[in-house]
Formats: sequence, structure tokens, C-alpha cells
Amino acid sequence: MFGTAAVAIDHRSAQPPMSFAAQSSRPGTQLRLGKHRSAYLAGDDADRLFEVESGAVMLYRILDDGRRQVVEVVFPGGICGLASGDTYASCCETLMPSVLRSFKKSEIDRSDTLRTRIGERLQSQMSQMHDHMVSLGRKTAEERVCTLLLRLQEVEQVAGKPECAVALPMTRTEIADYLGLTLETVCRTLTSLARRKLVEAGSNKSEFRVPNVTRLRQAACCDA
Amino acid sequence: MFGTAAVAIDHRSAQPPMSFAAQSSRPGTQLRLGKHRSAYLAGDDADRLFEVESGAVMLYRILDDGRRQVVEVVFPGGICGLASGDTYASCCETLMPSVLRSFKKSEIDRSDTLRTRIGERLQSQMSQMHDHMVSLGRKTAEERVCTLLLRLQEVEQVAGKPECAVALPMTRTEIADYLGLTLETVCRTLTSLARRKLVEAGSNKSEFRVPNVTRLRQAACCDA
DNA sequence: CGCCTGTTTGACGACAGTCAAATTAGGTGG
DNA sequence: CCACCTAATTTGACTGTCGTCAAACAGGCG
Repeated sequence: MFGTAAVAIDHRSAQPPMSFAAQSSRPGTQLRLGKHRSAYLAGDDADRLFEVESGAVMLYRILDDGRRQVVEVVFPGGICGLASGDTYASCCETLMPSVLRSFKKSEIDRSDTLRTRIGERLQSQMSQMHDHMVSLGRKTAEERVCTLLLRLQEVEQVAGKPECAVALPMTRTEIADYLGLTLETVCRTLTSLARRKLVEAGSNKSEFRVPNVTRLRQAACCDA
Repeated sequence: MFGTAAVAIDHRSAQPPMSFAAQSSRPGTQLRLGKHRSAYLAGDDADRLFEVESGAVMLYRILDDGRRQVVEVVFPGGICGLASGDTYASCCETLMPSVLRSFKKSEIDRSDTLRTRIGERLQSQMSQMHDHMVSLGRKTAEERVCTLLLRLQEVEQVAGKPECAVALPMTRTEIADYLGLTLETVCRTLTSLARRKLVEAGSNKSEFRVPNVTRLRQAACCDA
């Protein structure tokens, strides 16, 4: 279903200007991708690991009948490209123009620093995956959407944007496939949240303001 | 909600006889636990990592209102006890009498071999978590149950039991909390599978035979 | 034997999915 | 700049799967 033919995909698409600190001094090679580009597809030879430097990517799997589940959304600092076999089990696609740093498996085996760094990152990603499984298994549609909004808000805070605006760097379909819902349910839920002033629609369809984080947190049923 | 008081829990309960190869030569300390015992609880000081040597454990989180989600089921060879903060975010409980090997964080930092070994394990666990998120987000009740049965069957195969019998080392409630369903739905689904001869009830309520793995795989909608 | 826990089955309801149509946004070319 | 086209989003009506509530049943142990 996902052949290695896909490797041909666009490893140097048109790219907005971006600058990064200390990028030349780091190991690995940089990979700049436009919006909605694949870094790799399920079935590709899993010879590389990636660190997201800027932007965001999603990892997803697709069932034979077309159902899709986004299993991870990875922001700067996060790792993707892990595989237990010798091919990737998931596809990796950018949500926005992104820069990835790619490391050969052999390169990693040789570097202690790299392995340690990756190990640390994986711990926090595992924890986030656990959170997300709670969402998928036990939360209502509204709670899932609120949980995602809070997560995105947190990411922006960390990135140094202290505003209460939250950018949704995903289409409704992508959100739905991440939250285990349909796009219609995501729409309805966002509308409902807006009607009840838990969020306020921004200028853009992919931007919201959160007037009261505490109230949103309650609606998300977050213990975290 | 989950205080460290719980540390008092039963770290030396009655134990059936078990023997392990080369256990004395390995680092870390052994922890023998009876059925339904906690190795740690959410909120406990996260100073240790565990490897399951025999038996099986589940990791779960509980929401304030009591909803529970089992986020991982870990079989021999698997790792648990990872934490991104300084306390565990999940609870770890045995599904059956089990032996864990526990390592101090400091012990791991000092050992390359240990870190490498753990890293490898984590890759396959991440992959299984991805699989499970597909179940939770996109599969029907029946597909989830079939997927779990297949997974358990695989585990038994690896453990060297080439029979077609599958032991369910979990109560219906635990299965439900793992699959994001209710125990009633799990019951009904198992009954339905049995009626349609996709599984055959064993002597024990917690044992099934799988007459035709291929048919079960189709019912599980597995691409893997 | 009786109690307790776990499992099974049934009746009913609700939350989210499906199907469909309307509306909006974004991008392209004249 | 505007018209047009396509993709994305929103909303509505209806359906179905699974959850809820409840009761019966089975098994293990004192």
C-alpha cells in the first residue's frame, strides 16, 4: 500500500526563509519540508531517525479500508522515525513548513550524547502518548478537543508566545484523525465551545483565543 | 489522589515457584509481586525503572471522576517506570504473579549496555502503543477485542506455547479499561465471537481457543 | 451454606457517526 | 481586482454503536 516509491517525495520543496542557531555545528543533516510533505511513508526503509527542529509533523497509520489514525503530533525537540522492524510502520507528514534533522541509525549507535538525548525525549513523548490514550479511550468528544487545545497552547507558551491565542496547525480532518472523531464532530464541538465562550474564534479558522484557561482545563477533564 | 503512602504495598507477597536463567549475574534488584499488586502508583517518586522478567503488568491512569484507562500492558522483556517528571504519571499493577527487575535511575545513567537495551525495548513498545492508538481511535468494539486476542496469542507463541489456546490474563473490567470500552461491551463481544465460532470458550472464563487465526486477523482489521 | 466478586444478558438511551447540502475560504487565471 | 473553481468548513437530519442501568447467573472461599 505504501511503497518505497514514495521516497521520491519532495525533499527540497520551496521554503520560506528560516534561521536556526548553531545548526551547522550539529551532527546529522537538515531536511527542509514545505506544508503537507512526507518525510517518510509506512513501508519505507527505516534507516534514519528525525528530530523536529521547527514546525510540526504528524505520524499516522492507515487501515486497509482507509480509516486513518494520527498517532503522534511532534513539535520542535521531538523525535520521530523510530521503528521496531526494518521499515517504518507509520507515515510522517509535516503540518506546516518544517525543518527536520535526520540522523543515520549508524550515526546514533556511535554517539553516546545522541542516544542519551534521544532517550530523554522519548520519555516525554511516551508520557504524552499515554495522555493521548486516555483521551482516545475515555474522554468525550468535547473533552478531547479541549485537551488538544490546551496542549497546543502549552506548546506555544514554551515557544515563547505568552498570548492567549492558540493556533491550530491542522485541518479539521487532521484533528479528527488525531482525536479519533469525525471532522463533523470536531466542527460541531468547536462551534459549541465558541457558543459557550470557552473559546473565541480568531480571524482565521485555524486560530482561537482562550479567554479562561482554567475553565478550559475543567472542560478537558485534565488531571495533569 | 495517589499518595506515596502506597509505597507500603506488598513488595513480597506469597509467590508461586519460578526459576530464571542467569538472574543472579544481572544488575538491578528483583521484585516479586503477587497478582494485582502495585509496583508503584501515580505520584510516587520516580526513582526507578522496571523490566518485566516474568508475568505481566498494566500501566493505567485514572481521571478525577473515576474513569480509568489502561495505557500499556507489558509482558516479559518490556520496560515500565519511565517518567518525564520526577514522579510517575501512571500506576503499575501486576495482572498475574510477576517478577520485575528494578534499576535505580543513577544505575542506568552509569551503564551504557543498560541504556542501549532499554532504548531498543522502548522502540518496540512505542510501536505497540501506536497500534493500540489505532485501536482506540478507529476500531470498532469487535475489532479491538480481536486485536487484543491476537496480541495475546502472539505473546504466548513467543513464550513458547505453540497451541492455539489464548489465555486472557485480565478481568473483563481490565480488558474494557484497556480497550476503551465498558465491561458489558467486552462481554457481549466475546459472546458474539464465540457464537460465530471465531473463538471457542475454554474451560476457564479467561481462556479461549482460536480455531482460525486468519479469520480472527480479518475480524481484527489488522494491517500489521 | 452464604457471601462476595466477576461475568453474562437484557432493555433503553445518548453520543457520536453517516449522509447530504449549504456556506466559506483560498488559490488561479483572466 | 474580480470571477471562478476547488477544497475546507459548517450545519442539519437521521441512524447506529456502544454506554447506562438493572437483574440474573456463576464461581471461589470462609
